[in-house]
Amino acid sequence: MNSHIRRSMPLFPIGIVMQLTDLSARQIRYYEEHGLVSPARTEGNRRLFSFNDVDRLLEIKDLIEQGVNLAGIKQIFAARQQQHTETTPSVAPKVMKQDLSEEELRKLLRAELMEAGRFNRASLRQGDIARFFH
Amino acid sequence: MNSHIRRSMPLFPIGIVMQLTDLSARQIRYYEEHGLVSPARTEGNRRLFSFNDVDRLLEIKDLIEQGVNLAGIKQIFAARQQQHTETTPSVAPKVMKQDLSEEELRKLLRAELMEAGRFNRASLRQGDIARFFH
DNA sequence: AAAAATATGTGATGAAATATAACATATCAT
DNA sequence: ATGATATGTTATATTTCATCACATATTTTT
Repeated sequence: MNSHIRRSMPLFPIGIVMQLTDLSARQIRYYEEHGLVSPARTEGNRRLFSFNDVDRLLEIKDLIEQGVNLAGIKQIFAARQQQHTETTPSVAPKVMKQDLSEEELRKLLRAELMEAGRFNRASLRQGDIARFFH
Repeated sequence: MNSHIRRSMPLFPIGIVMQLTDLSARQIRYYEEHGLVSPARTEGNRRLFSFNDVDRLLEIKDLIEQGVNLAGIKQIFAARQQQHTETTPSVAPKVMKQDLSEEELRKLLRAELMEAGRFNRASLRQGDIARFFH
């Protein structure tokens, strides 16, 4: 299961994320400043958000609308994270992936897409990037 | 099935598409100039590509690598389009959607996401934008 | 109540990403 | 050899985004 690669691939500039989440740039940056999201950066220092990042922002927005303040949200995320590490059968504490450069991530995805695409593409049917973000 | 909405939502700036497809900006713009892709535009006239657009570009790249020239690709796409309309049981030739503004598209998606997210988000599990791009 | 902290808006300034256009060039077909 | 195709390269303008500083409304704390 490498869906987590697809989901953590930096894809969206802040402008799109604003529209997707209905949050202001100020808010998004502020949340980042407080460690609630950690978007990647381009070489030129522009933020690039992944699906996971956008997800996270939607959760933050939700919680804020329910009156939770940033400190609270931080705790909630921390708790979830902890529960995760507890629950997770840490079988192979080897070299957890995760430390792939954005470049590598994209190459990986592209490889996947190309490969998978051959079927449809060869037979001239419509291609399918989107399908792979299940 | 409104996956086509998700797939046709303008999301990516050209820089990301370049990395996703390994095409140069020049190439991408040239293909657009010849009607092989039609990315949306921001208010400020910047191109915004959808999953479908990226898919299309990957197909174009594939065909070009196989020696097909742009005229050929155009024909191939046209043929596919025609076959589609032939095959398609055009039951309801009513007001085919498709003519939604980008704004509306995003609002729709956001609505979907928010709604669907409530389940997981409420129980504090990880959200799920990516899942909706199946 | 006054002061401090939180969360966000707004504006200035600079840099990065992208747009268009023009010209160069390599490859291919005629 | 000539012309068309496809792409690279460079110049210039515009848009989008980054950071920072200051303003402000709301809570929280003292």
